[in-house]
Amino acid sequence: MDDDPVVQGILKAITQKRLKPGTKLGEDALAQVFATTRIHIRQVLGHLVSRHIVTHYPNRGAFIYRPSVQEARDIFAARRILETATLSAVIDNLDDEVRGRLRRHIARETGHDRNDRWASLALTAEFHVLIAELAGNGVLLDFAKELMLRTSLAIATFEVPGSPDCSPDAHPGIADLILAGDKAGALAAMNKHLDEIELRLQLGTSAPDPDDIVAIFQDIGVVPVNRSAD
Amino acid sequence: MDDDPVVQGILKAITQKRLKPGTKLGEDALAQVFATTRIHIRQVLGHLVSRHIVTHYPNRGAFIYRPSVQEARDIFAARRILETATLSAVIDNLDDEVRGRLRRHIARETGHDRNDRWASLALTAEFHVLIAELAGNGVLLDFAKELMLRTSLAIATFEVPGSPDCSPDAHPGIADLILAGDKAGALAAMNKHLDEIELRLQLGTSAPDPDDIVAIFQDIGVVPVNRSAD
DNA sequence: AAGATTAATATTGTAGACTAAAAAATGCTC
DNA sequence: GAGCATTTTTTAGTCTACAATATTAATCTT
Repeated sequence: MDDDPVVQGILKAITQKRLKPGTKLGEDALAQVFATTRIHIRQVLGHLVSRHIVTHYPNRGAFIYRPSVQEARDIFAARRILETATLSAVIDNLDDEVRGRLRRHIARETGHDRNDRWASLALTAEFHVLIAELAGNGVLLDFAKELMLRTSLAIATFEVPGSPDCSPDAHPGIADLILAGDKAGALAAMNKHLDEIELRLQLGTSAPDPDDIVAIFQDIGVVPVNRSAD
Repeated sequence: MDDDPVVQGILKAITQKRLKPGTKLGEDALAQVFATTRIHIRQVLGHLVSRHIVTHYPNRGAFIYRPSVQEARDIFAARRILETATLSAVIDNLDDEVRGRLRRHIARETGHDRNDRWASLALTAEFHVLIAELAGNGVLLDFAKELMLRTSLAIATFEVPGSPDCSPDAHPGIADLILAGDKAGALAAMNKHLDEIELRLQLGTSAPDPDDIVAIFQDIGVVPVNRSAD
């Protein structure tokens, strides 16, 4: 199910922030887009619901999940725990293959076209998944993948509009510390990196309600006008 | 979906080891047992597949998942990481409500009928879930629940037959250390507890293949005989 | 003209029937 | 009687049609 092209397409669109939280995933629409049947789409949506990527409202349909403020905080807390653990394991198990894969990823990340925002988003997420992969624990890898997706949803929900994306310079620094075997330094750098990402979000305020467009526009200074004054 | 009675029934049966890994979950059979439709059962099975509790073989059906040796080890490694973290958080956030819930659980666990093996199994699993619950992180709680279920599958797959279940005395000891605010002691006790559980399993050998009954019987000393010698 | 009520439309949910595939059972051959 | 092929039966997968619900549009009332 995870290698299903429809699932992969939706997940990729989420990590690249093409699909935003609250977006409706109509069954017929998806079936047409991916040239498949409604039954298939239904199975895919069920799978994504089970993975906390999509919410389902009975008789209304499936929507990209919108985390609450509390949940966003929980996701970052969980990431700190898991990523320090996996990072620690990676440094303990450093060998040539691990080093190679890490260096190759960093090369891709630094060498790619910075203007391609979508490729950037995918690559930065891949770095964190790679750490979990190199730790060699399949269970933790699954958790890490889920957390990365839910992080994407949290960021898309709470990021201040126009703020820059995840700083692209943090990953090479962390990778260097890993390759140097500096566990304490790498862990500190990773925690700082996660702090930076979380601090960019507006987690102090309550989650904006997607349906309440009045509140959204009020937030950016637009006030409803009396049209009779035109 | 998680509060669906069919899902709960199957999960409960797994934690109580009534449903063993490899058991076939026929659609029609389940529909009859739970007095529901095949469509409903199909959704439930899809959900359980997404949660790594059930495997699905195309055109053959759904079966209770049977973890590999490696996966069993990964599950325990993941539990050590997650449970030390949640336990740590619980001790940091000790208040009267937390203390009360912990004491109440221990009272239930020590006071129940020891002869009711099924209730025992459910209660010991509940202890670990309770720790995650008291940590106050919903994401980690979900992970913990999944890990407990997968642990049940690992134990059911690899436990040496006839070995005693999870020692019932460990939980009160850990609870006492938590209530005393002794973080280092509690963490050590929890790790020791997890070690004991894992060591009870036969993870040194390869996963027994359910279909290969010859190997199973060879393991317990039965050798195929030449019937012509009768 | 604004609001409420009702009708129309679209979308999701479900049931039944049908197709396809695998397991079991039977019968056949040696 | 053992091994193999074939048929039968069972079980999963899919398609079509219909029912239920929500959303949108239209109409009516105040």
